[in-house]
Formats: sequence, C-alpha cells, structure tokens
Amino acid sequence: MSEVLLDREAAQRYASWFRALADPTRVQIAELLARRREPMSVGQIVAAVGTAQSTVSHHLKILAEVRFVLVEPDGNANLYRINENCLTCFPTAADVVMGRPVAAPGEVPC
Amino acid sequence: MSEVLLDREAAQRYASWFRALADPTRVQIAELLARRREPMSVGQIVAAVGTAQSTVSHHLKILAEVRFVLVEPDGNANLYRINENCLTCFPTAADVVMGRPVAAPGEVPC
DNA sequence: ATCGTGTATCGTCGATTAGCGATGATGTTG
DNA sequence: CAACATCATCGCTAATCGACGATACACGAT
Repeated sequence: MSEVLLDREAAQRYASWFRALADPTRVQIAELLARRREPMSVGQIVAAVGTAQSTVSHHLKILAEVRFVLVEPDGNANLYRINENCLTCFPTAADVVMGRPVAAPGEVPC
Repeated sequence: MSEVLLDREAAQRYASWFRALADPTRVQIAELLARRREPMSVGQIVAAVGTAQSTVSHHLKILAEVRFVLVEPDGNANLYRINENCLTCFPTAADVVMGRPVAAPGEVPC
C-alpha cells in the first residue's frame, strides 16, 4: 500500500511533457500554435520566431514526438497544429505535480 | 501592435520552470513535497525516491533555484518544502502556454 | 525531365545534464 | 575536545541538447 510517491511511469510521462517545453523557443512555438488554433506551415513559424529553419524544424519534431503538435502534410508544405487534447490535459499534469487531486482517475487522454 | 508571439522574457521564465520539472526524479520530489505540505529533510526524501543522496541534493538545488521549493535550515538537518505560490502559479503558466488567456494581467507572483 | 520551393535530416560544435562516489563543511552530542 | 550526523560540493563520465549551415528529399510548375 503506502504509495508515498507518484509512480515512476507517470513521473516519466509528465517529465517528458515538461522537457518538451523546457526551451523558450518551443514555448513560443507552442503558445503561438495554441492561440492561433489553425494549422501553420514551417515557413510561417520560422518567420514568427526568427530562428533558423533547421532549428525550427528540429523543435517541431520534439513537440510532435510528445504529440503536443500534430503534423498534417498539405501538398508541398507540412502543416503543424496544436493537439487540442493537450489544451486541457497538459495543465492537468501541472495540477497533479502540484499535488492537486486529479478529478477523473480513469483517464489518460493523451 | 500585433504581438504574434509570447514575449521572449516570459517564454524564458516559463521554459525555466518546465526545465526544472523535465526530470522524472524531480517530478516525484516536487509532487511529494506538494502533497505532503510540511517540510521534509533531505534524508527523508532520499529514502522516498531511492536515488543517491548527492543526486537528490542536486535535484533539490535545481528545484530551489526556480523557487519551486524553499529551504529552511533546522538545526543539523535542512528542511525543504513546496513553495505555496507555485501551487497556483505553475498551473497558470501551463494555461498560458496552452493559449488560455491569463486572468489577472498585473501578476508575476513568483 | 528540369527547375524552384518548402522541409527534413545530417554532421558538427560547444554547452549542459543526471548520476555516482568521495570529500568538505557545519552543527549536534557524548 | 572528539566522534557523529547531515547535507553540500567536487570531480568525473556518458549522454543529451540547442544551434547552425549544408545537403537531401519531395513535390508542383514550367
């Protein structure tokens, strides 16, 4: 019984989410995609954040690996958009780490 | 004038918070301290997480640098406790990055 | 087929990180 | 005083990271 600690598996999942946002450029990209809910091309994001194209592509890959953003090929340009599930499920993770009891214990929507 | 992007300063502050929780051991420590709202000694935390004492001390330093946890010397043992401000202010950061409009624009409690 | 555009990937650099044992600093207790 | 307990700090290693330019790939248009 006495589970004094968050189980390692959940801790690792949450840590991977936080690590995906552990860089200011990725925070800007995520916030940009989250506010503008429509898909954006890499070129648009590059123009917005002002770092090199290869670097932005790298950051988008990291954000996509944890499924914060979703990729959708559109002809030549690839489009990235925020994963709507994360809009609620990521702040919930922050709540859990801060000791807030999670409302529905059955879920893992992401 | 159309600020399409979260300003770099805020992005860096949020990224530093997320980076502090970008490790599963630190997630466990933070969640442990957040649930048990009372101060804990390093030895107690070491016993709970099961990694080396020097490693736990290192993680606590990282958590203290962003003021997620507060230090309080108590005789021989040093006591660590969660920063109560972060209980609300960190989930709020997660909301902001996920595009939620921040309620009170006057802020920065941490 | 050839060009041009838009992205992803590669290779590399310097910097940072998690982890550990060993050592050092500081305060408590006999 | 001397022994002890508690914790921080010091190397050290292996791994990861952010950033960039250069290159490769995929596709629409000519």
